[in-house]
Amino acid sequence: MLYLKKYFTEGLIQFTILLSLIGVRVDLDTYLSNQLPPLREIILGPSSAYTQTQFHNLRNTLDGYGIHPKSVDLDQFFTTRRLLNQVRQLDRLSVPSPELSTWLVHRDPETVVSAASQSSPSITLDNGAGLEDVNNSETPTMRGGGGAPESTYNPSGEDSNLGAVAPEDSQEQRNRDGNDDLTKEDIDLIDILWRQDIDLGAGREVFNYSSRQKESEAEKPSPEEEERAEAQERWRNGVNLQEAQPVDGETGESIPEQIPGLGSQTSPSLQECLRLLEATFPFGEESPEFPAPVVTAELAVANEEAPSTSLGLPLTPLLPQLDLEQQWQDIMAIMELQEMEVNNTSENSFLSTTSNSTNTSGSTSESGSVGSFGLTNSSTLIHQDVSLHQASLPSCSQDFPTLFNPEMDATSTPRTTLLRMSSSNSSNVNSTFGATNLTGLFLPPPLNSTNNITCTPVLPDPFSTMLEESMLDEISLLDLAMEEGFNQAQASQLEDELDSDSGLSLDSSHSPVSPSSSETSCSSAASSSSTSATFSEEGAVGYSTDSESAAVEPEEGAVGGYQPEFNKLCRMSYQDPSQLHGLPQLDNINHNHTYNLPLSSSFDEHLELPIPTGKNMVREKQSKLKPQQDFLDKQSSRDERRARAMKIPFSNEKIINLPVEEFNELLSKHHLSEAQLALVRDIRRRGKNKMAAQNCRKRKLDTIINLEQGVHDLRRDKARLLKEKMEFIRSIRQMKQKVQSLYQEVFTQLRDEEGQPYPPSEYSLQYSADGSVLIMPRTMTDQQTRKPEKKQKDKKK
DNA sequence: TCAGGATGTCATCGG
DNA sequence: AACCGATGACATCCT
Repeated sequence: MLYLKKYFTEGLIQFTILLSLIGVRVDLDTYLSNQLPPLREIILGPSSAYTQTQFHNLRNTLDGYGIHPKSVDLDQFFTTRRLLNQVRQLDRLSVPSPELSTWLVHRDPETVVSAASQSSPSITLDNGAGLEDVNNSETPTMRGGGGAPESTYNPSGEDSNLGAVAPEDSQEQRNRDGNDDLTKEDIDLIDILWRQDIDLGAGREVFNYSSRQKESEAEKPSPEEEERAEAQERWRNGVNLQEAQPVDGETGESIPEQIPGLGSQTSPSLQECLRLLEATFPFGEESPEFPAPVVTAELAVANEEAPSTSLGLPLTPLLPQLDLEQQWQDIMAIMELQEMEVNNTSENSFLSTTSNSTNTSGSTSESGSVGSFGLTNSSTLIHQDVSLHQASLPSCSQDFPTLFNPEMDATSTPRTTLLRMSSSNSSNVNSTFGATNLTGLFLPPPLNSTNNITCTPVLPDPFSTMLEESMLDEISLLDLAMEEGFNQAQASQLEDELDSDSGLSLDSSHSPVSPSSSETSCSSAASSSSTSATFSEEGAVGYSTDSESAAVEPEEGAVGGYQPEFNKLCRMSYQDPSQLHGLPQLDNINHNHTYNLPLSSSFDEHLELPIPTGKNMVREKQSKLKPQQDFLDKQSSRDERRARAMKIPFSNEKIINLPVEEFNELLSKHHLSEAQLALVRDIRRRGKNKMAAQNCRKRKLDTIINLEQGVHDLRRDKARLLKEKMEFIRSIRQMKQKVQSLYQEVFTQLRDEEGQPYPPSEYSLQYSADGSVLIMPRTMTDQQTRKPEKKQKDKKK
């Protein structure tokens, strides 16, 4: 019976929304007002207590006193208006996911098969399987199509996959096309399968339709765009299907052994990390049209295209993924380890890895380079990246000796020894270029030793060692890079370039939980709620004037826009508990508290119940009542029951939401006893406080979410800076090598008056400020350089 | 039965 | 002073 009711309800809601989409006036009141109060909340929200209803505005515009709050006309008006407003909001790109979740009503059993849903990004608040979920969404495989998913990762298997996937795609298309023809039995069957999946940890929320999907459906783009959008949609569907759970397309059973893909809506950093994981720990996947996951085996450039182009729209970041921080840390550790490994084994590999970042910009570079961190397990990646690097960067690493200044080589024992030797030879290495502005950045080779001119090649490459240290001490090395001539302009420029990727990445200022985004989309929700004040029959209707709501906005900015999201989350909590499975904080939100449920009976009934004394409500609940009375009591809150018992002649919503003047006026109209007056005031106080508490909790939650998002963003920035630092170090090293080669070339060609070469131990090249190069005895250069150093030290002091 | 989360309620504070 | 919102603390309910 419950199933019947549920399906009827859901179907009704879908039909209603469909009618709203085509502009047909919807009459839900028959269903909303009487027998299915939960349905009302499904559509209108869990409780009007969660919405800051613009009560004053309502009265001003509609003469609320003329229409009883529980009037069917009023409900009809607001219901249709609200639905239409929500429909209109669907074409907003920045509609935050919690708001989208309102459209869970589209969640059909059919959508499971078709996977025609876009998971609400923000719902990915993380969860136990956060990493898997993320992985899922990035893997546009078509497991729902019915094909047996591959269990192993095949970097070079795109072609075969493409061929094998096509039928799956059509299969999926058929499934989607056939959704409308599903019978009740089909729905039940699908639901059963669904439940199995849900029991295995997948939530239904992932099957939500998205506004973008609707948008793509509604816009009817040109054939090419349509085809592309369709492909994107399929891709997204595949993503969502996976994100929900790995489901066998034929049986609908979960495939727990599969490692899902990464969500496209996740942050780039996560994506790249999970790409790394893909490369490191291969897993089966099939990608017919969007090779995003497969791209791991392709060039990094192509790797980026998948998320960006296939998504079509810049996805706003998700709500924080709670466990992802830990996963991120783990991934970073893996990256570091692997990168060190690569550095130790293949210099070219490292260079190619980092060079990708220079060739691409934004998140593409980031993901691309990071994606190739899994080189140890993907030779294909290595070669391709190497070729990429060779095409763009001069080779320099292996053929050329690497020279570092003492600071850089502090961990390199041979280098340190060598430098000490050079220093002992009455010439300071730094003094060689001490007078130049290249000091410190381009340190000359230890030419002072006659035998050391070409000795550097035998030295072990200290770079890898240094990189290891750099990984261990990021900040100090970053500072070191700065000290080595990395000017602020370059850094900022590079910063900007790398920041350009935040369009698709998590940006704290544009996060879904950030004030900006939530304001844009939620303000609409707030405005809609302000005009479509939904009267909760319980009476917990928020009221506020427009000025009040306007005053709330800055506060939203301060706390992260809690107000709109509050509505959304709370609405979600009463729509379908199953959709909250992916949201750990809200997993248990589906309680059946009846406080906010509408009154099913008017006060005219005057049920003669004993006056509850507040503390004995539980006993009162358990007291023997007539079934009808029991039902009514279950439908109403305590205060409603109290009000009924005390024969309060007006509704609780009026008691709670009327302005104080009108509330007093209302009290004066009716001659109430002291007990009644006390009860009315208590009801008002409790009702207001209930809403306040809900707001407060929502604000807390949003604050936590924002903080988590901030932490996530900071981690992402840290990873990005670390990568930048490595690039800088690499470029510095290249420049050093160039300078060294030029220095040696010039120096060896110099001849004195007798035609003899200058001994490097006695002479060195000195760069002057005007750009000329002089050859000077080292004793002189030492004297010259020591003085400026002292002066600089004095200046520093 | 217990734990944990959601929610309601009270007391209190500050605007 | 009254009103109201915010919030900590506690109780209750539910899963």
